[in-house]
Amino acid sequence: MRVATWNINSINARLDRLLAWLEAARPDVVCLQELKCATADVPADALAAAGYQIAAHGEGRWNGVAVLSRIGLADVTRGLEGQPAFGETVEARAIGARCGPVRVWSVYVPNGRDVADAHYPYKLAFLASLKATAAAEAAGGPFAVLGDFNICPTDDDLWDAEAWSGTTHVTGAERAALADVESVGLADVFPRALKHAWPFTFWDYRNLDFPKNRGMRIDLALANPALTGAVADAYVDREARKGKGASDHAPLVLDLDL
DNA sequence: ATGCCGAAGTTACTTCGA
Repeated sequence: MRVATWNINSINARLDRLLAWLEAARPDVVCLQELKCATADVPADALAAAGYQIAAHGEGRWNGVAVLSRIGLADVTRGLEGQPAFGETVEARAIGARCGPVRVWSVYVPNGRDVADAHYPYKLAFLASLKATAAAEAAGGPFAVLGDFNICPTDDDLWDAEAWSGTTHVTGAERAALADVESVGLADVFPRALKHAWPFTFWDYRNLDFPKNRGMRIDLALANPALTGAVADAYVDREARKGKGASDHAPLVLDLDL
């Protein structure tokens, strides 16, 4: 089976792209982030016509996560156990579901903005609640947390570590929080790059970053042994980042012997 | 060629992203 994660950067603005990619790649399960619409506004009918059920947790202008499946969709959970609020709002950043033999969470970890900004400790608190949720589910059958973590696990995971030193996405505290999530028994499934030396998953729209391969590997699949043991292939589909109307993220795809 | 940012809410400009 094929499981993917993709920060779609608006599911409605990107609907034609998404449908074309589903048709071409035929994933069984897709974790989506940055829907940028309310739950009621997801294009469920168009996805159903393409053979996919959707469980969405939307919010409006920002955030929003979903799980698409063509192999069944059950036990949907919206939000993490103990997920912190920002201000008054518990944002739409996590949704869990069971799809056939796998249990997945689709997560959109807060950006953090700046280490001096209130969004930075919020990001770390979100990761702590993610650890608690993952700990409760990691034992047993195939399980993974997939999504946009907004963290480069190592300095190799961004195009210019020196230029980004001291900024969010690369701090020791963020990397330690990510390692803490993994400590419950999850491993970072490292994908193949289809071109260039490293499998970046995000390239900013600005400054020709994609053509110049100024990217970051921030979209991750953290999987338990029952899932990592079934990985036949993993890659970043950078073809989906090309051309007019692309998301600024590319899908991370896992092929599993399940 | 991969090509100089884009989405959404609101209505010409603002906020956000990494």
